[in-house]
Amino acid sequence: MSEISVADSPSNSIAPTGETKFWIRVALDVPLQALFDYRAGGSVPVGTRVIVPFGRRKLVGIVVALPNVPALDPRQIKDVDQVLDDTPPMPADWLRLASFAARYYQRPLGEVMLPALPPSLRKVTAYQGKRSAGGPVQRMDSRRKKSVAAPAHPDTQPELNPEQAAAAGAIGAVQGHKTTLLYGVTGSGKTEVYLHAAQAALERGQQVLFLVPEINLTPQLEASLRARLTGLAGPDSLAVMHSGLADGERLQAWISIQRGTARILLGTRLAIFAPMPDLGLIIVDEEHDTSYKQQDGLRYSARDLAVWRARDRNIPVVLGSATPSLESWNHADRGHYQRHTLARRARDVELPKVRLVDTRRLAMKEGFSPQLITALGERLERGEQSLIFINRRGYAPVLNCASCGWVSNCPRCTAYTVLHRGGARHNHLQCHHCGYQARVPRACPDCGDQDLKPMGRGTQRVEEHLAELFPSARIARIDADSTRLKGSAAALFAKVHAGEVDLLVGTQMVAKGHDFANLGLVGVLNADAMLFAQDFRAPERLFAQLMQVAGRAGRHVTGGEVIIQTDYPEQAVYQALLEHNYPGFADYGLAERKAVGLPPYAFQALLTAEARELSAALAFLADARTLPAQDPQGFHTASAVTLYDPVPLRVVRVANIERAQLLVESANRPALQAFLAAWSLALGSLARDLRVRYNLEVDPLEI
DNA sequence: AGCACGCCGACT
DNA sequence: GTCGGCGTGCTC
Repeated sequence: MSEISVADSPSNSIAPTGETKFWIRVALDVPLQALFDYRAGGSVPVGTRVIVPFGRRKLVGIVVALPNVPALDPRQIKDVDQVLDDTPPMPADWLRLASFAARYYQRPLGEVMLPALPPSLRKVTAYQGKRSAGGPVQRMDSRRKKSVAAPAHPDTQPELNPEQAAAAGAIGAVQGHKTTLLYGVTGSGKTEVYLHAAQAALERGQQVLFLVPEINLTPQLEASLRARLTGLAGPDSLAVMHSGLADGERLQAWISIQRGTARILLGTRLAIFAPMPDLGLIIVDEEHDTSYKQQDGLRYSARDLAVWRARDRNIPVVLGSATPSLESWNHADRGHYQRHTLARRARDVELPKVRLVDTRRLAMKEGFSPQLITALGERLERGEQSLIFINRRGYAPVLNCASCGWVSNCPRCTAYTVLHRGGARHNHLQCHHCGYQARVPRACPDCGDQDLKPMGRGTQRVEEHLAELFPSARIARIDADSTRLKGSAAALFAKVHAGEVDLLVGTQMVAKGHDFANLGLVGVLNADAMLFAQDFRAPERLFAQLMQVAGRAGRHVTGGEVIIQTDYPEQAVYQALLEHNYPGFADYGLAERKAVGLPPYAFQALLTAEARELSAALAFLADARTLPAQDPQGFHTASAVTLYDPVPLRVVRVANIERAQLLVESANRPALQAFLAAWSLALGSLARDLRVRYNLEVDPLEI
């Protein structure tokens, strides 16, 4: 800008000499590795939200420092527009958490801080004018300890069994920080332990953060928290936070938790960024669940940040799972975490029996083995429900021409289009990557032959075959398609619970959370497809998923059974499942990882590039790979870091964008961190020059 | 990321 | 003759 711009700005920005200057350093949600200095009319505390001019627009930012000397010539510095005092400044521990996340995940501070706020607090036009949500918060109040009512005596409180009592006691006895890994088989009553630990924290006058993978799967958890804990701290003491909330509700939850009027926060991963002045305990349920990893924007792991936040605040954190991540299991093995095991099912119902059906030499009938068909028939006769689990929606994953070999490909992606049947839109082909839809051709587009056949099967086709096999059975299908309409998932689950369904077909949607009282049998189709995904964590995920889906069977029915059809029954995953042997599986998996130097024995980052042409993406990655050699000083830890060859993604093209990736690995986390810091500094301009979009992910879950 | 400036093609 | 395509440059 020319010097005229100074005259353009408001006259009060030209401060008379000698006047005291208040410089503020502000984090803004822009993809620039920089903070921005502004001039304030008075002292502004660190952590305050401000509205500032930025180029030709106005942005909400957060004051992160009060420099004595600005980073720029004072004449180039603009005045802050508005200091927002509608909420208290973000507390120091919140600022530390955000700074750590920014540093660790290699993102500008503002790109961490502002998206962590509820939408109303990061929009220029939103909350600050209105003061509707209970009026402006009084700053002094947030630190005030909420005096807790006399210890309640919830009469519904079940007795803890000795294992549960030991775990709850150990968590309660933690002084300062300690991570507890609560390893409890399905139905062993982890929730009871959480509730006891939470109750103890509330009684100490502390707040509790309770993280769950998906909020809609845990209405019963919310109900128990409400019933058992709000008696202690008041009816408004439970706040819920997840992305499905309306802006107003999200803001309300944020404010009540920041003020300290809410004492328990139940939320999904985003709740890890809630300001909690009296935070005294963090619980992460189903800690292995991949939903804790954000998959766009800042790719953080809420579980990992929970552990960091607990250590920073010197408070206990509990990670619970029936199938912990190998990372957490390894921490426990090495004594970094204290491990507590709940081996017994609380209700004294035995674990379901797992049976592997070797499908290599069997006459299969539309994907069903004779054994599975027989077992389904028996359950039907006994009036019990059965679940068929198949992690593939639609009718068939591809349409194929028998005479020339044509397959239904998506024109925009390197993927098949999936055949979907029936419904209002009739049969159609659909790409599960980009959403592309097409009519089903009557004849082969290549050779004109009319012999087009669906290959493989998904939930719709399974549902169809079940109807043929068991004409009198009542069948329901639960997948992303059958539950697209709002409320339809709840309605379908209600039918199952009401006993109006004999056979249930479902994808992973049915594996989580739901407790089907009358479910006796689970049949798993096509598990091998999950096993041979090109990812080293595939067996771990398969194990967790099958344990979870197996846990649906026989929760109340005795003689529950799980039948897994596989061509590879000798695989370690399946053998471990036979015995419900997670520890054995984990030991085996960790030994394997150690032998080949994979996480948790190595630390990884993944640089992904996207461009119209694969060659551009690959060229960017190739250049990125040579950056360390050009600057040995900047990359002084490069010798401890391995950069692999750039490779196209397995699904190269999605929606006409081609993608490639480069894996970075090191056995030394600080060395990797130092490397990434230098690297990410240089990647931005490289990407701009080559017109490539990129993403650097630290601790990727899928590679 | 926005947002604007800037210089070349198809429309009233 | 204008509307508009998206290249590139900047933001305290």
